[in-house]
Amino acid sequence: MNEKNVSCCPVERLLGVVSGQWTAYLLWVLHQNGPQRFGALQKLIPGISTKVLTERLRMLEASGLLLREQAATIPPQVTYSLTPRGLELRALMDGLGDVARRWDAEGWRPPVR
Amino acid sequence: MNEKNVSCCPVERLLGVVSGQWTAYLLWVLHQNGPQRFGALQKLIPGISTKVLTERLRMLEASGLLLREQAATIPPQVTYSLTPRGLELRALMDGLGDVARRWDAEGWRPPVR
DNA sequence: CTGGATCCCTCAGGATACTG
DNA sequence: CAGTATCCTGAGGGATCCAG
Repeated sequence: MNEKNVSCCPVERLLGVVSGQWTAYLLWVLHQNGPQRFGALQKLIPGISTKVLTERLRMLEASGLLLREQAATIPPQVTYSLTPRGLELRALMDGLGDVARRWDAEGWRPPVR
Repeated sequence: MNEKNVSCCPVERLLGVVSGQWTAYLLWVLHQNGPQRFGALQKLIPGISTKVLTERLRMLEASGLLLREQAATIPPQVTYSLTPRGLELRALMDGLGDVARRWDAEGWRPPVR
C-alpha cells in the first residue's frame, strides 16, 4: 500500500498485497473459476497485459496465496491455483461479489471521475 | 480500476471505487472509529497527504459511501461519516480485519518487492 | 503456450506553500 | 481547521517483440 509494505498495521499489510490494479479481481476470478492456466486467465480478465498478469501472478505466488505448477511438457502447461492461504479469502471474495451484484441490481454506479 | 470505471462487471466496478491507495484503509478506519473530522483522519492514517485524503473523501462522497457534513462555524467543523450504503461494507471490513490480524499472528509477511 | 525483455509514457500520489 | 493550488517525480502499467 504505502511505502514498501513494511507497515506496522496488519490491515495495511494485507491491503498492500491485494490492492494493486487487477489483483483483487484476479483473486476473485480464481475463486470463481478454480485453477486456471495463463491463457485462460487472460481471457477471463479482458484488457490485462501479459506483463501485468505475470507480475501479479508472481507477486501473489511470493505472498503464498497462489501456487504455480508447471508441467514439463511441450508446449508448457502452467496452472495457477489458490493455496490454502489463498482460499482463506474465500469468504471475503464471496462477500465482495454479493455486495457488488446487489448494488449493481440497485442501479448503483460509481462516479465518472 | 482499469479504464474509467465503465466496466461491465459489477465486481470490477466496486473494486474500482475501493481499490485506490489508502481508500480501503480509510473506509476501514471509519468503520472502526465512527464519524471523524478531517484532521482526525489525518492522524488516524499516518503518512497520507492532505491532497490524497481530500481526493479520497470526495470520491467516496460522490460514490454515496460517505457523508460530508459541514458546520457553518469558525473555524469550520467538517465531519465525515459512512452512509447506509457505506455501512453495508461492514461485514467485508470486519472480515478483512479478521484475516489480516490472524495472518499477522501467524507470522505472515508480504514479499519485500 | 507461457511468458521474459524493452521501451515509453501517463498520471496517481507526494511535498510544499497558501487561503477562507 | 479544512482544505486549495502547484509542481514534480517515479513507478505502474500498456504495447510490442522475442524466446524456450
